Amino acid sequence: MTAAHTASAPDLAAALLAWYDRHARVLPWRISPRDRGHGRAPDPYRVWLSEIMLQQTTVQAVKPYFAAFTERWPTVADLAAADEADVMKAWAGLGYYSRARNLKACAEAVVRHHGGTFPDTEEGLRALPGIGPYTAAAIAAIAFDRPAAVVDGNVERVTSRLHAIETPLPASKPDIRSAVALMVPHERPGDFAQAMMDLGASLCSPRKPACALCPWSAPCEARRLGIAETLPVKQRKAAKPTRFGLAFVVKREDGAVLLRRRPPKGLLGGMSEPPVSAWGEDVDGGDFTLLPPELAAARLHWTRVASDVRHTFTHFHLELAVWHATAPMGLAAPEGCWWSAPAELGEEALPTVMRKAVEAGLSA
DNA sequence: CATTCGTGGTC
DNA sequence: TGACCAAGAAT
Repeated sequence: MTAAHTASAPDLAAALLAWYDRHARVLPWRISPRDRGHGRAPDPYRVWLSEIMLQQTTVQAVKPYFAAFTERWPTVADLAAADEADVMKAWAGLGYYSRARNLKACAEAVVRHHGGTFPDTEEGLRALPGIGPYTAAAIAAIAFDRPAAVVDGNVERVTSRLHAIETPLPASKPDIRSAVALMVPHERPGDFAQAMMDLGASLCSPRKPACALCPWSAPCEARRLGIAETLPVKQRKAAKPTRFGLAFVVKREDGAVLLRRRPPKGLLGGMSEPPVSAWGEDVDGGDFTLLPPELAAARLHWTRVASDVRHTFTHFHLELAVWHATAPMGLAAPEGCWWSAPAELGEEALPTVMRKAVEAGLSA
């Protein structure tokens, strides 16, 4: 029997909720605990939208995107009726672009199969595109106040420490989920879920946890053992290889830039880009045999930009040699490409790495 | 269970 | 600079 078990689940939940009442973060998609106590209910659409955006993404990065999306598409019906290309453009820069495609598909499913109202159970939510175990539980708890076990990275860390779970992730996930399920209160389960995540995001941080300020300082087994900073245990990830490629930035005399669309699935799926070569670990940035054939036909005068574009993805580094050329007004956009005028360029669905490449090419 | 999928901040 | 990390899902 560990020390954490000496505190009853209701006592743990009560202590955390009392802390949350005083220290809850103020967030655009959140109903603060005081307001919620006065009957204000969260909008499931906004809860869902925020949860999708927050998958593996920081609050700071999400805020401007959440504001833009809710301004432009105030309801799930508005989003369902939107053009997918516009959604991809609005998502550009946020990363994990399959989320944007699934976002649109989910909105359509809610309108078509659920009358424009989100399901209020984990099972119903889980069946929708882009909604996995975490997000289904989070929406059920936060939007519908259902006693779901909400387990994200924060909760994994907090719970691993509370019970001093030394089994490495992800093998410890079942134990963590069970421990959380035992603590979820029937009163205010939505606030409890958000409180767990706030605790992990503020006090129970990965490094240098502020145990002195923590509402669970007394029952925390890892703190008692002096191993809080070492938990949770995770396997080290493999080193990232470096891949190389060429980017070809063509600027027309009026400033328009030649773009094309990436394939719908895979890396940066469905997003826009300047023509680029295939990438590989043995690609030479000066190898013009990699110039896409539709561009080779244009017979342009190419100049290499002084510095390469460097970018790091989840599992590899990329170094792009950037080549620049100026095209006459009469040059037609090759098959599958289009000219993007300067006024439109800022709104194109350019991922960050491709925006870097375009900027490098235009600065030449 | 392991891999693929972005980006920006932090130490 | 490199490695880790952030309200994970899909395959």
